[in-house]
Amino acid sequence: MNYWLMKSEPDEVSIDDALAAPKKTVPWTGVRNYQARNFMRDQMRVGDGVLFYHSSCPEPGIAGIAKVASTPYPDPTQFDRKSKYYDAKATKEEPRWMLVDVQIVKKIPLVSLAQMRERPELEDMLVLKRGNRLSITPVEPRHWKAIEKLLSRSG
DNA sequence: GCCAACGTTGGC
DNA sequence: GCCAACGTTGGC
Repeated sequence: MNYWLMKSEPDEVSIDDALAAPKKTVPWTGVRNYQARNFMRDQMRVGDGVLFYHSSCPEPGIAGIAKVASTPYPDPTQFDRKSKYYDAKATKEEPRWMLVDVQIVKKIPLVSLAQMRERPELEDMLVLKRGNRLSITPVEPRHWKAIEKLLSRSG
């Protein structure tokens, strides 16, 4: 089993939006970066752990624990002319963008970016690396465990 | 709003 | 294939 961190802008899909969705599950639409797509398409497995991260907002940080809830399938927004994620070069026969469904396991007290930066054991998480802009990054098991430990400590 | 970092595009 | 210009991300 692998672990991932997935960024969502709460203005678009927040942890509360995802919790309110049927089966607490949302399709991870709108990824338009090949590296991030490839993680979903090639490496994610149903049941993988996901850190649900809020980005581009007043309080960036990890807002929930989730899991991969589907195998990859084409992102429907790439075919939707009205969507800002529409991609004229994608066809149903040859879709360009693949996604997975993500199911919330639990909402957590926000582990803010600032808090994450304070923890030496999280120092080399990819998401904290300078200049990192990838919206999906793999998370090492030791980092996952360190975050679980932080959560159990805070209750 | 600023700006560093980095991905993408397109001319050559 | 190179690389400058441009666009986007995302924290601050």
